[in-house]
Amino acid sequence: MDKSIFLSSDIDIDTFASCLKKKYSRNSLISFKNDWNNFVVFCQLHHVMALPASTTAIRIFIEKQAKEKKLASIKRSLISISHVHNAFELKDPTQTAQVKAAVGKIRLDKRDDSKQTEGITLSMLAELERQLSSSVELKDIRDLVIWHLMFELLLKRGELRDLTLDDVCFDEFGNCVIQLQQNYYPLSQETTLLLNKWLSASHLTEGYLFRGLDRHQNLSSSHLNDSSIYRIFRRANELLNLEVNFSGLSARVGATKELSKCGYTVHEIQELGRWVSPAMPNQYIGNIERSERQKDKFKKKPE
DNA sequence: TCTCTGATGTGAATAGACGT
DNA sequence: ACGTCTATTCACATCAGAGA
Repeated sequence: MDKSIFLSSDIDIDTFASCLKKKYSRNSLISFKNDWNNFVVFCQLHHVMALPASTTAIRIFIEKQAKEKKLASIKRSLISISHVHNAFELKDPTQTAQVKAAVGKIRLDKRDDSKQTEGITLSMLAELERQLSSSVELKDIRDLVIWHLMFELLLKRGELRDLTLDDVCFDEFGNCVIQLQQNYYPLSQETTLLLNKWLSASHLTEGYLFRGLDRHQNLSSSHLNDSSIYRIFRRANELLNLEVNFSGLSARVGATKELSKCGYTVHEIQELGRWVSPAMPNQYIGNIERSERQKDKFKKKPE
């Protein structure tokens, strides 16, 4: 592949992907491409070469970005630039002392620029139920199950989106069990009731469990859009009249905290929430010390 | 058929997850 | 802690049905 096409600031995703050494998910590719395009535009503006790029060009680029963007974005920019250089067997200009020093400085300046999701609590769930439980609007019925289900199963947004009717099983006594990654999670009576209400009101018989709804209560045939799930949580915010902002992870974060209050150990919560390491649940619980120690296990010992 | 409106979809920025 | 990859957030564009 000719590297000159990488000097255009408008390279498309497929071309970009075909040059990289490894397979990446679509979201990653979109980001890589976008980062690279930004860098090329910067280089054109300053009349310097983008590929291979000089260490100094990169240093100035990230220092400029740091004025507007967050640390996470800058880190990813560097990774994207590095990938393109690797693709053409060029020396990676991001792995130099000069760039590392610049990143270190930005890291210090921006130490606390990331914020953590607000958790939804049991009492908030109860209040939402109080407000909506008698509603016959399809949207109200749907959202109420979603809040409860995500809280009870510590669902990530994507996990909720991908649930199908096949993942929902009832036994002869009407108890409900949800299948997630080969595991079965029983539902509480309360949530089972809400789920049944949704199933009968929506008349769904197959396919995705939750769907988009237009304002005339028409069900969409495809799954709930990621953004829609986010909005469902923002809706909870509005109904509860809270200052804080919920997001798609709020149920997961809130449930983690409630479980911990009820005496569940971090290990148990980790398993319930399908985390690979206990670091995240620790962080949500606010057990900073233990969370740090978990991460410290891999920290290099000082000489 | 047009317009209104409230939803969904898209894409860039940022946060989370996980390996080491 | 830090590097890397992926998922989530959020502003904006776009869509589509109901009523005029």
